[in-house]
Amino acid sequence: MDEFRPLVLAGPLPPGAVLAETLDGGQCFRWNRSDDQTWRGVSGACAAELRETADGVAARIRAGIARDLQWHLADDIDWRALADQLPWRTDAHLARCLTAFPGLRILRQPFGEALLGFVCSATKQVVQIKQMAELLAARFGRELAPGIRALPTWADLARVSESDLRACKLGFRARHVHAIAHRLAAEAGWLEATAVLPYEDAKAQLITLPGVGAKIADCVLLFGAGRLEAFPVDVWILRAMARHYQLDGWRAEQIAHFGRKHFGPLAGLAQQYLFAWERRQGRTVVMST
DNA sequence: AGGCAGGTGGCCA
DNA sequence: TGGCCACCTGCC
Repeated sequence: MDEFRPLVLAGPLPPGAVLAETLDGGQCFRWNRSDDQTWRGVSGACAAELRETADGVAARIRAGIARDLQWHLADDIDWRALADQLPWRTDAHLARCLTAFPGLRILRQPFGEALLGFVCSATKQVVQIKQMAELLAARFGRELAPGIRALPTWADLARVSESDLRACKLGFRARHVHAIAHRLAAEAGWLEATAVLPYEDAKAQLITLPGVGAKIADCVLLFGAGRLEAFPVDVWILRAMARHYQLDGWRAEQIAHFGRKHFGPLAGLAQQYLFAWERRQGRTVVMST
């Protein structure tokens, strides 16, 4: 096992609340705080530790996987410049969100891991999804370092019984994961081929998987394939659009259409800002009651 | 203590 | 099409 070595990131990764929202805001499920300034996370075969310092954010990783971490953190993209391309000049609420979470990023995840994570996400809160991911990794994932395991691949999952999946707190999602694993095992290359299809085609393909509807397909494409035009509509976004865009009573599909038109080719990034804002409001309401 | 949760799919008018 | 409900289970 290689030593852990310090690494300073190329791009500015804003510490504090924005970092927390980026790593633990529900776009991926395997980053956890180990203390006030330190985060530990796993993405693919990349295990890393991030530390908030006076100068910004530094990372500790095994030698040789710096590029993997930079890829996961999407460190080659200027996220502030991207956010600046959103229509905040004519959208006061969006402008407020951008100010509240400057430098928010969409992390890159392996396509298959995003699929697993978001199939597990149906009607679950982030803490519970993270528990499922942790159990799946602990029981069925490859060991990357002592005590650190990757998520199981879909090939790994094809060898796991549905009841063993239920034992990882998946509930009715276990049936979906089980069925998807067997379908992917029967159709070699399907996942890889789907990941590189044009957005609409990829989404149409993903929706044919059991337990995958429009929302989860959009999450998989946004977080697992970098399709920033994907605009996942969940209950939070439904609430946000009703509240701030006077779209009360609109159905999810209508909201998705509105979102892609209104926010444009970076709608998925806008979605992450709206989502972050709404979550913060939600927490505040809970705390004050 | 019990309702509810980053949805989906199937069934009924 | 559109609305309604079951599906699992463990946190807040």
